[in-house]
Amino acid sequence: MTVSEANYNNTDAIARQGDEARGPGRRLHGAIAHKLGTAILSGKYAPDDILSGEVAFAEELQVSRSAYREAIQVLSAKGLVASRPKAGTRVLPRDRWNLLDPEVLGWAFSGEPNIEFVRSLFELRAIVEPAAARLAAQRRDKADLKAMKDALAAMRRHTLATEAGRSADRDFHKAILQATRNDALLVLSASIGAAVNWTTQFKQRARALPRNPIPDHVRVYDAIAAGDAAAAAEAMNLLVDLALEDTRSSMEEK
Amino acid sequence: MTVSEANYNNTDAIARQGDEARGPGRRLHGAIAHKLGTAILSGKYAPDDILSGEVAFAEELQVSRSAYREAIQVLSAKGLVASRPKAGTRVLPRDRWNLLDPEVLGWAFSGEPNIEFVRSLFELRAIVEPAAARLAAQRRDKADLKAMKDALAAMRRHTLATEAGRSADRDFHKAILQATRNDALLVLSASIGAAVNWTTQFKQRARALPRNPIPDHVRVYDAIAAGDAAAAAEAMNLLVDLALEDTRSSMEEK
DNA sequence: ACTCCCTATTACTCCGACATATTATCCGCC
DNA sequence: GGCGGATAATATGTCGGAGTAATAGGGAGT
Repeated sequence: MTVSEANYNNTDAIARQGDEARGPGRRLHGAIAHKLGTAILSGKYAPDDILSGEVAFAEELQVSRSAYREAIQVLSAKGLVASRPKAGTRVLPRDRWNLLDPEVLGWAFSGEPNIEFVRSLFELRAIVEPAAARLAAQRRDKADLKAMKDALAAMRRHTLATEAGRSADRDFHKAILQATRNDALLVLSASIGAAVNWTTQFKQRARALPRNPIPDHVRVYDAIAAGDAAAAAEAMNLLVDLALEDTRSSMEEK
Repeated sequence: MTVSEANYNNTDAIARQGDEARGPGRRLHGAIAHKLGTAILSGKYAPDDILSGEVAFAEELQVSRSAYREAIQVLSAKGLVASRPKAGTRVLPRDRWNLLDPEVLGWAFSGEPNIEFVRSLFELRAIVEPAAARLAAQRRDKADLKAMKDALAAMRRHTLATEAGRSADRDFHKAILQATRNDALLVLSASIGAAVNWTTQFKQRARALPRNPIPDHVRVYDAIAAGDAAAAAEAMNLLVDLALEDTRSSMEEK
């Protein structure tokens, strides 16, 4: 078998194993990173564990060392692992993980999400989003309000059972954060949005939508449109509380 | 010149250019990532710009394509760039950047930091840290209090002019976030800690320490130790406000 | 028991070739 | 003349192997 024939035959091995390993537009090293990332997040590799050497592991995965190394660089950039010559590649302690990275968050939710971690995320939402709504009420302009209104309309049209509906939900929250004129808050939107998306899917999985989420969102919108900072914060606080309640009950029932 | 002789001669080219490009423990691809990362954060490459091709750019930097590619994977993992076959590697829009990543934060502050962005970060601190202090006051145990006390003592000993002192400052804030028993908040500690560190250095650079930060910190500690949630939040709020004031004035004077 | 050095192991870097995906072009067709 | 699908060009993606540098961990020496 010549080199040319050997090339890329191995991609099949990765492509067919598991859920979303490899598709068009998804690179091989990305698939490896996904595979290892979920393995680490799920606890298959515990902190301080040492991964097998490059050559051995790459061979086991049936990919070249380049692809494997690039995947490790990705994990390293997200704080999941660190590698040094002679010492090997070891999984870092959990507090070094960049859990707010959208991709890492996705890996965390691709298995059975830790219920304690979900609680943490909602607690963070309960801190950040009401404050963001307060700022948004003070700083929003017409374009911001239009974006929120459009997102609300789309939510009504599609419901949270569809991907389009969940996307509209994210857009609504993102529009609020955008109205705060705060880059740091906006970045959290990507993370929180991803988390909301995962937990929303969880709610749907467990049982039919138990409660219409539209009124909560409308209350927030109205307060922001009216420029009432205190009411906006209060309304958003309620929204997050209700969402947490729904998620908690659906996870416990399961 | 044989292959062996050619290898690694090129590292000198990177090693000697600039401040913290390459040292022991710092890998080549890390240096490249640092270089490109700061270039992007400083605006040298604007969003939607397309970087020169791998071969050309790698040659320009005098590194191999592998090292360059691994650097790009890092940047890609942090949401700064994305590359597709034939289309090239392009800088992503700013709202895709993972600005809360500690490394990205460092790149943002390695040049002239955008004053608007600094304001955003302090606004985020003003939202998160008082809430964290409130939770910490409710959930802290003896070990948490000891960690805070030790950090305070170290701050007193070294002052913020030294790296040891700034490290103690970070430890203090980290201990508070740790006491919240919230993983998501804890992750922010790395980001916020980095931000605090950079801005503190800025304050020092501009002029001698204008104000003794210890009393502010002690107030926070006392409230947390007493389990007084409201007072803890209030004290932390004040601390962040004062820090912002110091930073703002020192940046404007400069 | 402690420090220093030395060696073996491991990641790091380089190289050159080939595969693949996407874009741009061009041609034929309507 | 405009439009759609084959086609070619090009940059990224993947591969395998060879050589280099850094460091952990043990061994020699004090």
